[in-house]
Amino acid sequence: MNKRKTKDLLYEQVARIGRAVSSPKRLELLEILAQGEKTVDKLAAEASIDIKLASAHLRTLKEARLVEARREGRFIAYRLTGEDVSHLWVNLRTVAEEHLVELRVALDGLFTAPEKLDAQTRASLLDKAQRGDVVVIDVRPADEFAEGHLPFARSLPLAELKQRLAELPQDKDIVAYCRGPFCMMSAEAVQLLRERGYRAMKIADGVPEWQAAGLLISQPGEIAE
Amino acid sequence: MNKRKTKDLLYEQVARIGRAVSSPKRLELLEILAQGEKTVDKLAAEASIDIKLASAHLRTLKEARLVEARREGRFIAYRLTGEDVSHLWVNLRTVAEEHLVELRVALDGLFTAPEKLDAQTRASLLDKAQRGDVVVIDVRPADEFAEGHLPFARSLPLAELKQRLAELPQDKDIVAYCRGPFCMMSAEAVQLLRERGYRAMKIADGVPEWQAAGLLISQPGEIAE
DNA sequence: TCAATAATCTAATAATCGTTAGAATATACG
DNA sequence: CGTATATTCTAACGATTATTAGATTATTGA
Repeated sequence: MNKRKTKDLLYEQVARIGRAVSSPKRLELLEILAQGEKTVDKLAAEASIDIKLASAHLRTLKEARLVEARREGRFIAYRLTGEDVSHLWVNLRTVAEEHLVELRVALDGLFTAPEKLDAQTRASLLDKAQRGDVVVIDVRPADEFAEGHLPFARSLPLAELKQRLAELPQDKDIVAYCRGPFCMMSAEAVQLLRERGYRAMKIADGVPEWQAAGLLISQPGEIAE
Repeated sequence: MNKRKTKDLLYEQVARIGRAVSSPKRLELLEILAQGEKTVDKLAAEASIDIKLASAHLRTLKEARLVEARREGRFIAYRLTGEDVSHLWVNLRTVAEEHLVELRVALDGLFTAPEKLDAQTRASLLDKAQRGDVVVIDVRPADEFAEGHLPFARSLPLAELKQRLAELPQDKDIVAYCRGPFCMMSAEAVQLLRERGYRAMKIADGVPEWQAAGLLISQPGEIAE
Protein backbone atom coordinates (compact mmCIF):
# COMPACT_ATOMS: atom_id res chain seq x y z
CA MET A 1 0.00 0.00 0.00
CA ASN A 2 2.93 2.36 0.55
CA LYS A 3 3.12 4.29 -2.69
CA ARG A 4 6.56 5.73 -2.05
CA LYS A 5 8.17 2.38 -1.34
CA THR A 6 6.64 0.81 -4.43
CA LYS A 7 7.91 3.61 -6.64
CA ASP A 8 11.38 3.38 -5.14
CA LEU A 9 11.40 -0.30 -5.94
CA LEU A 10 10.38 0.28 -9.55
CA TYR A 11 12.95 2.97 -10.30
CA GLU A 12 15.62 0.92 -8.53
CA GLN A 13 15.07 -1.87 -11.03
CA VAL A 14 15.45 0.43 -14.01
CA ALA A 15 18.56 1.88 -12.40
CA ARG A 16 20.08 -1.61 -12.50
CA ILE A 17 20.03 -1.32 -16.28
CA GLY A 18 21.43 2.19 -16.03
CA ARG A 19 24.29 1.04 -13.81
CA ALA A 20 25.11 -1.75 -16.24
CA VAL A 21 25.56 0.76 -19.06
CA SER A 22 27.48 3.31 -17.01
CA SER A 23 30.93 1.89 -17.75
CA PRO A 24 32.78 2.54 -21.02
CA LYS A 25 34.14 -0.99 -21.21
CA ARG A 26 30.76 -2.56 -20.64
CA LEU A 27 29.33 -0.43 -23.42
CA GLU A 28 32.12 -1.56 -25.70
CA LEU A 29 31.36 -5.17 -24.83
CA LEU A 30 27.69 -4.60 -25.57
CA GLU A 31 28.52 -3.13 -28.95
CA ILE A 32 30.69 -6.12 -29.84
CA LEU A 33 27.98 -8.49 -28.67
CA ALA A 34 25.48 -6.60 -30.82
CA GLN A 35 27.40 -8.08 -33.77
CA GLY A 36 26.75 -11.61 -32.52
CA GLU A 37 27.76 -14.22 -29.99
CA LYS A 38 31.37 -14.17 -28.78
CA THR A 39 33.55 -16.04 -26.29
CA VAL A 40 35.11 -14.28 -23.33
CA ASP A 41 38.64 -14.33 -24.74
CA LYS A 42 37.51 -12.82 -28.04
CA LEU A 43 35.57 -10.14 -26.23
CA ALA A 44 38.53 -9.34 -24.03
CA ALA A 45 40.90 -9.14 -27.00
CA GLU A 46 38.48 -6.99 -28.98
CA ALA A 47 38.01 -4.56 -26.10
CA SER A 48 41.74 -4.59 -25.21
CA ILE A 49 41.23 -5.71 -21.65
CA ASP A 50 42.30 -8.56 -19.42
CA ILE A 51 40.15 -11.69 -19.49
CA LYS A 52 39.54 -11.40 -15.76
CA LEU A 53 38.28 -7.89 -16.15
CA ALA A 54 36.13 -8.87 -19.11
CA SER A 55 34.68 -11.68 -17.03
CA ALA A 56 33.88 -9.27 -14.20
CA HIS A 57 32.15 -6.85 -16.57
CA LEU A 58 30.21 -9.65 -18.21
CA ARG A 59 29.07 -10.75 -14.80
CA THR A 60 27.69 -7.27 -14.14
CA LEU A 61 25.91 -7.29 -17.49
CA LYS A 62 24.54 -10.74 -16.76
CA GLU A 63 23.18 -9.63 -13.40
CA ALA A 64 21.30 -6.87 -15.21
CA ARG A 65 20.03 -9.53 -17.66
CA LEU A 66 21.49 -7.71 -20.64
CA VAL A 67 23.59 -10.72 -21.63
CA GLU A 68 23.41 -14.47 -21.15
CA ALA A 69 26.09 -17.15 -21.27
CA ARG A 70 26.28 -20.59 -22.83
CA ARG A 71 29.07 -23.10 -22.48
CA GLU A 72 30.57 -24.31 -25.71
CA GLY A 73 33.19 -26.93 -24.93
CA ARG A 74 36.07 -25.27 -23.15
CA PHE A 75 34.78 -21.81 -23.96
CA ILE A 76 31.87 -19.78 -22.68
CA ALA A 77 29.98 -17.79 -25.26
CA TYR A 78 28.04 -14.65 -24.37
CA ARG A 79 25.20 -13.07 -26.29
CA LEU A 80 22.71 -10.26 -25.79
CA THR A 81 19.43 -11.32 -24.20
CA GLY A 82 17.43 -9.68 -26.94
CA GLU A 83 17.33 -7.30 -29.83
CA ASP A 84 16.01 -4.60 -27.53
CA VAL A 85 19.39 -4.57 -25.75
CA SER A 86 21.05 -3.81 -29.05
CA HIS A 87 18.55 -1.01 -29.57
CA LEU A 88 19.34 0.37 -26.13
CA TRP A 89 22.99 0.61 -27.10
CA VAL A 90 22.11 2.45 -30.30
CA ASN A 91 19.76 4.72 -28.37
CA LEU A 92 22.36 5.59 -25.75
CA ARG A 93 24.99 6.29 -28.37
CA THR A 94 22.59 8.41 -30.39
CA VAL A 95 21.65 10.53 -27.37
CA ALA A 96 25.34 10.98 -26.60
CA GLU A 97 26.10 11.98 -30.19
CA GLU A 98 23.20 14.41 -30.20
CA HIS A 99 23.94 16.17 -26.92
CA LEU A 100 27.61 15.79 -26.04
CA VAL A 101 29.66 18.24 -28.03
CA GLU A 102 32.86 16.43 -27.11
CA LEU A 103 31.64 13.29 -28.80
CA ARG A 104 30.47 15.01 -31.92
CA VAL A 105 33.77 16.81 -32.33
CA ALA A 106 35.70 13.56 -31.88
CA LEU A 107 33.56 11.75 -34.44
CA ASP A 108 33.64 14.58 -36.97
CA GLY A 109 37.36 15.03 -36.75
CA LEU A 110 38.22 11.36 -36.95
CA PHE A 111 35.83 9.94 -39.45
CA THR A 112 33.67 12.08 -41.64
CA ALA A 113 36.15 14.84 -42.40
CA PRO A 114 38.79 12.64 -44.03
CA GLU A 115 36.28 10.25 -45.53
CA LYS A 116 33.56 12.77 -46.44
CA LEU A 117 30.90 10.53 -47.84
CA ASP A 118 27.70 11.52 -49.54
CA ALA A 119 24.82 11.20 -47.14
CA GLN A 120 23.19 8.11 -48.55
CA THR A 121 19.86 7.36 -47.06
CA ARG A 122 19.23 3.82 -46.02
CA ALA A 123 16.39 3.35 -48.46
CA SER A 124 18.23 4.61 -51.51
CA LEU A 125 21.27 2.52 -50.63
CA LEU A 126 19.13 -0.58 -50.46
CA ASP A 127 17.64 0.35 -53.79
CA LYS A 128 20.97 0.88 -55.54
CA ALA A 129 22.44 -2.27 -54.05
CA GLN A 130 19.46 -4.28 -55.25
CA ARG A 131 19.83 -2.95 -58.77
CA GLY A 132 23.57 -3.62 -58.70
CA ASP A 133 24.54 0.04 -59.06
CA VAL A 134 26.72 -0.18 -55.97
CA VAL A 135 28.56 -3.02 -54.27
CA VAL A 136 27.99 -3.14 -50.53
CA ILE A 137 30.79 -4.83 -48.60
CA ASP A 138 30.73 -5.95 -44.98
CA VAL A 139 34.31 -5.59 -43.72
CA ARG A 140 33.74 -7.19 -40.31
CA PRO A 141 35.16 -10.62 -39.49
CA ALA A 142 33.38 -13.41 -41.38
CA ASP A 143 31.66 -14.88 -38.30
CA GLU A 144 29.91 -11.59 -37.60
CA PHE A 145 28.69 -11.44 -41.17
CA ALA A 146 27.37 -14.96 -40.77
CA GLU A 147 25.23 -13.97 -37.79
CA GLY A 148 23.40 -11.31 -39.74
CA HIS A 149 24.24 -8.59 -42.23
CA LEU A 150 22.77 -5.84 -44.37
CA PRO A 151 20.69 -7.00 -47.34
CA PHE A 152 22.68 -7.38 -50.57
CA ALA A 153 25.99 -7.08 -48.73
CA ARG A 154 28.88 -9.42 -49.43
CA SER A 155 31.44 -10.40 -46.83
CA LEU A 156 34.94 -9.03 -47.36
CA PRO A 157 36.71 -8.83 -44.02
CA LEU A 158 39.21 -6.01 -43.64
CA ALA A 159 41.97 -8.51 -42.92
CA GLU A 160 41.45 -10.22 -46.28
CA LEU A 161 40.74 -7.14 -48.33
CA LYS A 162 44.24 -6.73 -49.78
CA GLN A 163 44.33 -10.32 -51.04
CA ARG A 164 40.82 -10.27 -52.47
CA LEU A 165 40.82 -6.97 -54.35
CA ALA A 166 40.21 -8.79 -57.61
CA GLU A 167 36.67 -9.57 -56.47
CA LEU A 168 35.75 -5.89 -56.60
CA PRO A 169 34.78 -3.88 -59.70
CA GLN A 170 36.83 -0.79 -60.56
CA ASP A 171 33.92 0.90 -62.32
CA LYS A 172 31.28 0.80 -59.62
CA ASP A 173 30.76 2.60 -56.34
CA ILE A 174 31.76 0.47 -53.38
CA VAL A 175 30.07 1.09 -50.04
CA ALA A 176 31.73 -0.32 -46.92
CA TYR A 177 30.19 -0.74 -43.49
CA CYS A 178 31.33 -2.33 -40.24
CA ARG A 179 30.06 -2.47 -36.66
CA GLY A 180 28.70 1.04 -36.42
CA PRO A 181 29.75 4.67 -36.05
CA PHE A 182 32.44 3.91 -33.46
CA CYS A 183 34.08 1.18 -35.51
CA MET A 184 37.03 2.12 -37.67
CA MET A 185 37.16 -0.87 -39.96
CA SER A 186 35.11 0.62 -42.78
CA ALA A 187 37.19 3.80 -42.72
CA GLU A 188 40.37 1.74 -43.08
CA ALA A 189 38.86 -0.27 -45.88
CA VAL A 190 37.84 2.86 -47.76
CA GLN A 191 41.31 4.34 -47.40
CA LEU A 192 42.91 1.16 -48.70
CA LEU A 193 40.53 0.93 -51.64
CA ARG A 194 40.88 4.56 -52.65
CA GLU A 195 44.67 4.31 -52.64
CA ARG A 196 44.25 1.56 -55.22
CA GLY A 197 41.89 3.52 -57.42
CA TYR A 198 38.54 2.17 -56.36
CA ARG A 199 35.50 4.40 -55.93
CA ALA A 200 34.90 3.61 -52.28
CA MET A 201 32.89 5.28 -49.53
CA LYS A 202 31.58 4.24 -46.16
CA ILE A 203 28.36 4.39 -44.21
CA ALA A 204 28.34 4.73 -40.44
CA ASP A 205 25.47 2.31 -39.94
CA GLY A 206 26.10 -1.24 -38.81
CA VAL A 207 23.68 -4.08 -38.22
CA PRO A 208 22.46 -2.70 -34.84
CA GLU A 209 21.63 0.70 -36.35
CA TRP A 210 19.96 -0.91 -39.33
CA GLN A 211 17.85 -3.07 -37.02
CA ALA A 212 17.01 -0.21 -34.66
CA ALA A 213 15.66 1.69 -37.66
CA GLY A 214 13.25 -1.17 -38.19
CA LEU A 215 14.91 -2.52 -41.33
CA LEU A 216 15.38 -6.19 -42.03
CA ILE A 217 18.67 -7.99 -41.68
CA SER A 218 19.68 -10.97 -43.78
CA GLN A 219 19.93 -13.94 -41.44
CA PRO A 220 22.37 -16.88 -41.40
CA GLY A 221 20.33 -19.20 -43.56
CA GLU A 222 19.69 -16.72 -46.34
CA ILE A 223 21.70 -15.94 -49.41
CA ALA A 224 24.61 -13.65 -48.84
CA GLU A 225 24.36 -11.53 -51.90
CA MET B 1 46.37 7.98 -34.77
CA ASN B 2 46.12 5.82 -31.65
CA LYS B 3 43.03 3.74 -32.31
CA ARG B 4 42.68 2.47 -28.77
CA LYS B 5 42.79 5.92 -27.19
CA THR B 6 40.21 7.25 -29.62
CA LYS B 7 37.84 4.39 -28.90
CA ASP B 8 38.27 4.82 -25.16
CA LEU B 9 37.34 8.46 -25.56
CA LEU B 10 34.21 7.65 -27.55
CA TYR B 11 32.86 5.03 -25.15
CA GLU B 12 33.70 7.26 -22.20
CA GLN B 13 31.36 9.90 -23.59
CA VAL B 14 28.48 7.45 -23.98
CA ALA B 15 29.19 6.20 -20.46
CA ARG B 16 28.52 9.76 -19.23
CA ILE B 17 24.93 9.25 -20.34
CA GLY B 18 24.90 5.82 -18.74
CA ARG B 19 26.15 7.19 -15.43
CA ALA B 20 23.48 9.87 -15.50
CA VAL B 21 20.74 7.25 -15.76
CA SER B 22 22.25 4.89 -13.19
CA SER B 23 20.48 6.41 -10.18
CA PRO B 24 16.85 5.67 -9.31
CA LYS B 25 16.13 9.22 -8.24
CA ARG B 26 17.60 10.69 -11.40
CA LEU B 27 15.43 8.36 -13.45
CA GLU B 28 12.40 9.48 -11.51
CA LEU B 29 13.32 13.12 -12.16
CA LEU B 30 13.69 12.36 -15.87
CA GLU B 31 10.26 10.76 -15.96
CA ILE B 32 8.68 13.76 -14.28
CA LEU B 33 10.50 16.10 -16.67
CA ALA B 34 9.23 14.01 -19.58
CA GLN B 35 5.80 15.40 -18.66
CA GLY B 36 7.04 18.96 -19.10
CA GLU B 37 9.09 21.75 -17.55
CA LYS B 38 9.21 21.90 -13.74
CA THR B 39 10.91 23.98 -11.05
CA VAL B 40 13.36 22.43 -8.61
CA ASP B 41 11.01 22.58 -5.64
CA LYS B 42 8.23 20.87 -7.56
CA LEU B 43 10.61 18.19 -8.79
CA ALA B 44 11.89 17.60 -5.27
CA ALA B 45 8.38 17.36 -3.85
CA GLU B 46 7.25 15.03 -6.61
CA ALA B 47 10.23 12.72 -6.12
CA SER B 48 10.00 12.93 -2.31
CA ILE B 49 13.54 14.20 -1.83
CA ASP B 50 15.25 17.20 -0.32
CA ILE B 51 15.70 20.25 -2.56
CA LYS B 52 19.44 20.09 -2.08
CA LEU B 53 19.57 16.52 -3.21
CA ALA B 54 17.30 17.27 -6.17
CA SER B 55 19.61 20.12 -7.11
CA ALA B 56 22.64 17.82 -6.95
CA HIS B 57 20.95 15.21 -9.15
CA LEU B 58 19.82 17.86 -11.61
CA ARG B 59 23.39 19.09 -11.78
CA THR B 60 24.54 15.60 -12.74
CA LEU B 61 21.84 15.39 -15.40
CA LYS B 62 22.81 18.82 -16.67
CA GLU B 63 26.46 17.81 -16.96
CA ALA B 64 25.36 14.88 -19.11
CA ARG B 65 23.29 17.37 -21.17
CA LEU B 66 20.08 15.47 -20.54
CA VAL B 67 18.41 18.51 -18.98
CA GLU B 68 18.79 22.26 -19.21
CA ALA B 69 17.81 25.05 -16.81
CA ARG B 70 16.14 28.41 -17.24
CA ARG B 71 15.60 31.04 -14.60
CA GLU B 72 12.03 32.16 -14.12
CA GLY B 73 11.93 34.89 -11.49
CA ARG B 74 12.90 33.43 -8.17
CA PHE B 75 12.60 29.89 -9.49
CA ILE B 76 14.71 27.82 -11.82
CA ALA B 77 12.85 25.63 -14.26
CA TYR B 78 14.37 22.47 -15.72
CA ARG B 79 13.40 20.68 -18.89
CA LEU B 80 14.70 17.81 -20.99
CA THR B 81 17.13 18.83 -23.73
CA GLY B 82 15.15 16.96 -26.34
CA GLU B 83 12.51 14.43 -27.14
CA ASP B 84 15.21 11.80 -27.59
CA VAL B 85 15.93 11.98 -23.86
CA SER B 86 12.32 11.12 -23.17
CA HIS B 87 12.65 8.19 -25.58
CA LEU B 88 15.77 7.03 -23.75
CA TRP B 89 13.79 6.88 -20.52
CA VAL B 90 11.06 4.84 -22.20
CA ASN B 91 13.67 2.60 -23.76
CA LEU B 92 15.46 1.95 -20.48
CA ARG B 93 12.22 1.23 -18.68
CA THR B 94 11.06 -1.09 -21.44
CA VAL B 95 14.30 -3.08 -21.36
CA ALA B 96 13.99 -3.34 -17.58
CA GLU B 97 10.37 -4.50 -17.83
CA GLU B 98 11.29 -7.03 -20.47
CA HIS B 99 14.30 -8.60 -18.75
CA LEU B 100 14.06 -8.03 -15.02
CA VAL B 101 11.64 -10.52 -13.52
CA GLU B 102 11.52 -8.54 -10.27
CA LEU B 103 10.14 -5.54 -12.09
CA ARG B 104 7.57 -7.46 -14.03
CA VAL B 105 6.29 -9.15 -10.91
CA ALA B 106 6.02 -5.83 -9.09
CA LEU B 107 4.13 -4.23 -11.97
CA ASP B 108 1.82 -7.18 -12.49
CA GLY B 109 0.94 -7.47 -8.84
CA LEU B 110 0.34 -3.80 -8.27
CA PHE B 111 -1.41 -2.61 -11.34
CA THR B 112 -2.76 -4.97 -13.93
CA ALA B 113 -4.13 -7.65 -11.61
CA PRO B 114 -6.54 -5.43 -9.66
CA GLU B 115 -7.32 -3.21 -12.64
CA LYS B 116 -7.34 -5.88 -15.36
CA LEU B 117 -7.97 -3.80 -18.41
CA ASP B 118 -8.66 -5.03 -21.91
CA ALA B 119 -5.55 -4.70 -23.99
CA GLN B 120 -6.52 -1.73 -26.06
CA THR B 121 -4.15 -1.02 -28.86
CA ARG B 122 -3.12 2.56 -29.36
CA ALA B 123 -4.63 2.78 -32.80
CA SER B 124 -8.02 1.43 -31.87
CA LEU B 125 -8.14 3.69 -28.82
CA LEU B 126 -7.48 6.71 -30.98
CA ASP B 127 -10.21 5.56 -33.31
CA LYS B 128 -12.81 5.07 -30.61
CA ALA B 129 -11.93 8.35 -28.95
CA GLN B 130 -12.31 10.16 -32.23
CA ARG B 131 -15.73 8.64 -32.82
CA GLY B 132 -16.77 9.48 -29.27
CA ASP B 133 -17.25 5.86 -28.25
CA VAL B 134 -14.92 6.32 -25.28
CA VAL B 135 -13.94 9.32 -23.19
CA VAL B 136 -10.20 9.63 -22.66
CA ILE B 137 -9.24 11.51 -19.51
CA ASP B 138 -5.79 12.81 -18.59
CA VAL B 139 -5.62 12.66 -14.80
CA ARG B 140 -2.25 14.42 -14.44
CA PRO B 141 -2.00 17.96 -13.02
CA ALA B 142 -3.39 20.55 -15.43
CA ASP B 143 -0.02 22.11 -16.25
CA GLU B 144 1.29 18.80 -17.55
CA PHE B 145 -1.78 18.42 -19.74
CA ALA B 146 -1.14 21.91 -21.08
CA GLU B 147 2.38 20.98 -22.22
CA GLY B 148 1.13 18.15 -24.37
CA HIS B 149 -1.38 15.34 -24.15
CA LEU B 150 -2.90 12.43 -26.04
CA PRO B 151 -5.18 13.34 -28.92
CA PHE B 152 -8.86 13.61 -27.96
CA ALA B 153 -8.04 13.56 -24.26
CA ARG B 154 -9.65 15.95 -21.81
CA SER B 155 -7.94 17.19 -18.68
CA LEU B 156 -9.43 15.92 -15.43
CA PRO B 157 -6.72 15.97 -12.75
CA LEU B 158 -6.98 13.28 -10.10
CA ALA B 159 -7.19 15.92 -7.37
CA GLU B 160 -10.31 17.43 -8.95
CA LEU B 161 -11.95 14.21 -10.04
CA LYS B 162 -14.35 13.88 -7.10
CA GLN B 163 -15.72 17.40 -7.58
CA ARG B 164 -16.06 17.12 -11.33
CA LEU B 165 -17.74 13.74 -11.67
CA ALA B 166 -20.75 15.36 -13.32
CA GLU B 167 -18.65 16.06 -16.42
CA LEU B 168 -18.36 12.35 -17.14
CA PRO B 169 -20.96 10.18 -18.85
CA GLN B 170 -22.28 7.12 -16.99
CA ASP B 171 -23.07 5.22 -20.17
CA LYS B 172 -19.71 5.35 -21.94
CA ASP B 173 -16.35 3.71 -21.39
CA ILE B 174 -13.88 6.01 -19.70
CA VAL B 175 -10.17 5.50 -20.31
CA ALA B 176 -7.73 7.15 -17.90
CA TYR B 177 -4.01 7.68 -18.41
CA CYS B 178 -1.30 9.48 -16.48
CA ARG B 179 2.49 9.74 -16.65
CA GLY B 180 3.25 6.21 -17.71
CA PRO B 181 3.43 2.64 -16.42
CA PHE B 182 5.10 3.64 -13.13
CA CYS B 183 2.56 6.31 -12.31
CA MET B 184 -0.32 5.38 -10.04
CA MET B 185 -2.66 8.26 -10.72
CA SER B 186 -4.70 6.56 -13.43
CA ALA B 187 -5.13 3.45 -11.25
CA GLU B 188 -6.46 5.61 -8.42
CA ALA B 189 -8.78 7.43 -10.79
CA VAL B 190 -10.17 4.17 -12.13
CA GLN B 191 -10.77 2.83 -8.65
CA LEU B 192 -12.61 6.00 -7.65
CA LEU B 193 -14.74 5.98 -10.80
CA ARG B 194 -15.67 2.32 -10.55
CA GLU B 195 -16.77 2.73 -6.96
CA ARG B 196 -19.21 5.33 -8.23
CA GLY B 197 -20.58 3.18 -11.01
CA TYR B 198 -18.62 4.44 -13.98
CA ARG B 199 -17.26 2.11 -16.66
CA ALA B 200 -13.61 3.06 -16.22
CA MET B 201 -10.35 1.45 -17.27
CA LYS B 202 -6.79 2.61 -17.60
CA ILE B 203 -3.96 2.44 -20.12
CA ALA B 204 -0.33 2.30 -19.03
CA ASP B 205 0.87 4.64 -21.75
CA GLY B 206 1.62 8.26 -21.01
CA VAL B 207 2.77 11.03 -23.30
CA PRO B 208 6.42 9.79 -23.42
CA GLU B 209 5.34 6.27 -24.47
CA TRP B 210 2.92 7.65 -27.02
CA GLN B 211 5.65 9.85 -28.49
CA ALA B 212 8.24 7.09 -28.46
CA ALA B 213 5.85 4.96 -30.49
CA GLY B 214 5.92 7.69 -33.11
CA LEU B 215 2.40 8.96 -32.49
CA LEU B 216 1.44 12.59 -32.45
CA ILE B 217 0.78 14.54 -29.30
CA SER B 218 -1.64 17.45 -29.08
CA GLN B 219 0.39 20.55 -28.31
CA PRO B 220 -0.42 23.58 -26.14
CA GLY B 221 -1.98 25.69 -28.89
CA GLU B 222 -4.33 23.01 -30.16
CA ILE B 223 -7.81 22.15 -29.07
CA ALA B 224 -8.02 19.99 -26.01
CA GLU B 225 -10.90 17.78 -26.96
C1' DT C 1 18.50 48.71 1.61
C1' DC C 2 16.79 44.60 4.07
C1' DA C 3 14.48 40.39 4.78
C1' DA C 4 12.59 36.26 2.61
C1' DT C 5 12.80 32.74 -0.76
C1' DA C 6 14.84 29.45 -4.27
C1' DA C 7 18.52 27.22 -5.50
C1' DT C 8 23.45 26.39 -5.76
C1' DC C 9 28.11 25.66 -4.11
C1' DT C 10 31.45 23.55 -0.96
C1' DA C 11 33.08 20.20 2.04
C1' DA C 12 32.84 15.84 4.39
C1' DT C 13 31.60 11.14 5.26
C1' DA C 14 29.82 6.56 4.04
C1' DA C 15 28.84 3.45 0.46
C1' DT C 16 29.67 1.57 -3.98
C1' DC C 17 32.41 0.33 -7.98
C1' DG C 18 36.52 -0.71 -11.04
C1' DT C 19 40.49 -3.06 -11.29
C1' DT C 20 44.01 -6.35 -10.15
C1' DA C 21 46.03 -10.65 -8.40
C1' DG C 22 45.76 -15.33 -6.65
C1' DA C 23 43.06 -19.48 -5.88
C1' DA C 24 39.46 -22.43 -7.63
C1' DT C 25 36.46 -24.79 -11.14
C1' DA C 26 35.14 -27.05 -15.32
C1' DT C 27 36.13 -29.05 -19.65
C1' DA C 28 39.05 -31.21 -23.25
C1' DC C 29 42.71 -33.91 -24.69
C1' DG C 30 46.65 -36.93 -24.39
C1' DC D 1 44.13 -39.95 -14.73
C1' DG D 2 46.75 -35.82 -15.15
C1' DT D 3 47.79 -31.60 -17.52
C1' DA D 4 46.47 -27.55 -20.20
C1' DT D 5 43.11 -24.16 -21.13
C1' DA D 6 39.12 -21.00 -20.36
C1' DT D 7 36.79 -18.85 -17.17
C1' DT D 8 35.05 -17.71 -12.65
C1' DC D 9 35.36 -16.73 -7.77
C1' DT D 10 37.31 -14.27 -3.78
C1' DA D 11 39.60 -10.70 -1.60
C1' DA D 12 41.67 -6.31 -1.58
C1' DC D 13 42.84 -1.55 -2.73
C1' DG D 14 42.03 2.93 -4.63
C1' DA D 15 38.75 5.81 -7.00
C1' DT D 16 34.21 7.50 -7.59
C1' DT D 17 29.58 8.59 -6.12
C1' DA D 18 25.46 9.57 -3.04
C1' DT D 19 23.95 12.06 0.51
C1' DT D 20 23.87 15.54 4.09
C1' DA D 21 24.77 20.01 6.34
C1' DG D 22 26.38 24.69 6.28
C1' DA D 23 27.63 28.76 3.75
C1' DT D 24 26.65 31.48 -0.44
C1' DT D 25 24.33 33.59 -4.48
C1' DA D 26 20.43 35.54 -6.99
C1' DT D 27 15.99 37.38 -7.11
C1' DT D 28 11.75 39.53 -5.34
C1' DG D 29 9.08 42.66 -2.76
C1' DA D 30 8.55 45.61 1.41
